Amino acid sequence: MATRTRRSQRRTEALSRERIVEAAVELLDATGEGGLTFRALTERLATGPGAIYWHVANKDELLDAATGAVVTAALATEPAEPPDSPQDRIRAVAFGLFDAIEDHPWLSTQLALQLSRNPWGSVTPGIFESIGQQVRALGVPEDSWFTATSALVHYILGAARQNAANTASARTLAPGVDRAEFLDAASRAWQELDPDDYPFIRAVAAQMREHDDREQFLAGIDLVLTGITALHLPGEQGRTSRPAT
Amino acid sequence: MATRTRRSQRRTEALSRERIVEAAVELLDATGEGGLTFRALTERLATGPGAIYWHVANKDELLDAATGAVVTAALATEPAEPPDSPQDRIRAVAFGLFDAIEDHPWLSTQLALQLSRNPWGSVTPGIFESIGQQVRALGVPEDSWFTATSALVHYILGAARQNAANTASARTLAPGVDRAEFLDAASRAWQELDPDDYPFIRAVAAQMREHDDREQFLAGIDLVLTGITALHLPGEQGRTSRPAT
DNA sequence: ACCTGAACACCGTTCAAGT
DNA sequence: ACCTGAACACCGTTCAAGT
Repeated sequence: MATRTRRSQRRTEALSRERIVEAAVELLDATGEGGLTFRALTERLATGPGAIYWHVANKDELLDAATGAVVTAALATEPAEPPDSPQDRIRAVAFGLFDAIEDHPWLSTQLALQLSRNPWGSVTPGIFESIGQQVRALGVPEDSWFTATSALVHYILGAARQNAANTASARTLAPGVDRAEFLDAASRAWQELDPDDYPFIRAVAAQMREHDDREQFLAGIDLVLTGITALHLPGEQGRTSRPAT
Repeated sequence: MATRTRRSQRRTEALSRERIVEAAVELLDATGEGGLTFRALTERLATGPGAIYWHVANKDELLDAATGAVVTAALATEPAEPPDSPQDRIRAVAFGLFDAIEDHPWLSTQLALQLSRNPWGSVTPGIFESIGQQVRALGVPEDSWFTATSALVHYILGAARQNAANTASARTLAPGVDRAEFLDAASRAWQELDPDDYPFIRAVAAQMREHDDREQFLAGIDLVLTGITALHLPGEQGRTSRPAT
């Protein structure tokens, strides 16, 4: 937590849209969704609200810009071991987003809001583009590009959101409690659901307790990749498989 | 728009949690996310805020209850032609949610928020349960239930949200503009993106203009179903196929 | 062109008081 | 037990005024 304490001292750098967005991200990371207010932002930047409105139209635009900055950084990060197939490149993009959403829990909500509010703004196309290019590289026929890319993107964002929510719930429940303890408690809670109404959830609860979340996430991606391969590339069934872990 | 105008006249029925949730849904449908305020709600119910707080803890709980009511109704609706395979039952549940989200655009945002805020509340388990039961009925091995169900649920909610966002954007852009005109305009906008940064989106833009959204949605579900079948039911490749439309 | 900061309209929530 | 409605703290946004 080595945040530079520039609290109420005079600002030295001139204000800029970049500085404002940077401060918004820091504030969101430190205090969550509810912590980003123009009051908190003006204090952190040592200005008045009018100064912020000179650079940014309103709060929604600021949130979109913060979301865009973090997603762009996540998509630009090079993976540790360079992927050498479209499948591996898709997995790399997916884990980049997965990690970004875990590091910035507010991101999953904002991505969902932006997909609803302004689906073809700037952030979502970036994600569709980087996945879609690999779908194309797989050799999927053109009239299936949209379906295949949508299936991948929606799975990635949905599963990453659910994972972040689990991590966040663990933290909120009790600061000392870690992820494993939380999943344990949650798993017990599901097993106490009415067996007549929730037979499936009860049955699946046991698995949840001991699952590895990154492995689970990867299994889902491979499931969708298998669907794409089987449906659109009938000759290459075996290509999706990875060495067993 | 034949809403009963009970505006400021004296309330006859006693207040109840049910009446409040019903009014909240009506208000959300009529005026959108921003339209649901305690002020508007008290006027519609001819009471004071304290009366509402007697039945409901706070606004988040009210939104969760409204979301739950609509989702429960959607899941309980019987499909027109009774499905006779797990695949068809999954498609029926998916279209129930698709239609509910299209009828209540605020629903997609609320589902996303609830998945982030309180992932194992009451609404999400209901959706997981109804999909999961059919995944089990497919014969998927138990250790893949969670992966397969997650992939389906995340695709369904993500694609339905995107569809609702397209419809909503069309309405917001201009009341007279319909979906087709909006997609046309959006498609043109994508084709003007920088070809170096967005080659895929540009290429896919043309398809978007003439796609049928329900067919597109179905294609994605079948893609995931194919993945489930190919990965977990190696003996039954052919079972997923439907008669060509 | 860029910034200041008081002021405005509106929001969720509380609570003493009523029935 | 259930409801009333004034009051509170806080929010996003505006705007006349300064430099």
